Amino acid sequence: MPRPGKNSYSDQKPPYSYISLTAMAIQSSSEKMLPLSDIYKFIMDRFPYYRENTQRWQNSLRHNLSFNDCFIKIPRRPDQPGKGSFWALHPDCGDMFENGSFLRRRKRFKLMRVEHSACKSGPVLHSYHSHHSQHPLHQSHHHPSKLGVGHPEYLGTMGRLSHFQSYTLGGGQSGGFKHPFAIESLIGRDYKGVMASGLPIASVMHHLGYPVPVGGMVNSVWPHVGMLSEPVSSDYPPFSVAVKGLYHHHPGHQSMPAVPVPIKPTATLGTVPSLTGMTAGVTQLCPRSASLMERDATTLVEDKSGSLHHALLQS
DNA sequence: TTGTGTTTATTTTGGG
DNA sequence: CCCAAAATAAACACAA
Repeated sequence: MPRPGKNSYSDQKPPYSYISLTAMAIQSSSEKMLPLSDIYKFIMDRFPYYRENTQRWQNSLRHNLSFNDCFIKIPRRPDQPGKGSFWALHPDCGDMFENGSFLRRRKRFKLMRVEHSACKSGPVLHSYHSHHSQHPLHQSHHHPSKLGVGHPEYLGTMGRLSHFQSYTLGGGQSGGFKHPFAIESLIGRDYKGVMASGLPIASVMHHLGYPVPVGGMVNSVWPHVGMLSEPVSSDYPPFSVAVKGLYHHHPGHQSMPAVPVPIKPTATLGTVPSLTGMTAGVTQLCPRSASLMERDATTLVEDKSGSLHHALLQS
């Protein structure tokens, strides 16, 4: 190594944006969700660069979590210790780094927010599917915050993991792990509604008793996932595929997965007794979504402030 | 009080 | 060079 003193790039800024770092951290977890503190930890463990100026970058990181719709917050179950919520990736954010750059996304992933009070006048919603009934908002209080922010933003189609694959070590999960959400195919379109509930698909499925593909859900597609910088004394090493955190078996009984059931603040439940499976679960979380779920592709979403909205991904 | 979250404003930077 | 994405700052609300 033609590098004398400093044995590595360790003190240089990693070629990842906060968004990619965060996504990386989240994806590395078996549940696909992490509390803020663990995201910090993940980053610090792997990137020495971030062991300094913590105040600065952590503030930025938090800003990113709140600001970017690709991150969703999932409340802890009351019986789970710790502060703050869990953070997960929005199911529809797909592969945000298809372009091959972890520094910049092609386009931002933003959800269209519908103004509660003024949406009736049919805001122009480019969606990949026409209609979507305007539900009169009810009950839930709304926050003025992010409403009306109609950024032209990306997405709609699931990213395909293209590029990342190359970072994965051949062996391991031969199946080639795409995106955790690829699993959507396993449950059909209902996933959208489910996702709207804020639950990571893996968790939902596990929770509902669906078999969660081991290996598939575990591996990471990120270069640094599963790799600690500490032990490796140097450079950005080639990637290592330390698949960790095996998915705990689901020997039937195992009550709750280590997954918190999102209890939406606004979800004054709608006691719909007969729905089954996913639908039922979602229904409990957000009554209104149940009916909408039936409708084709309307993406139901909840905004960062907790209220539920129909949301369409702009393109 | 600290750790979390949100939000607004401003500046920097990656890429076309 | 231009634009949008990302980074940085900072004010402020909130809960444990």
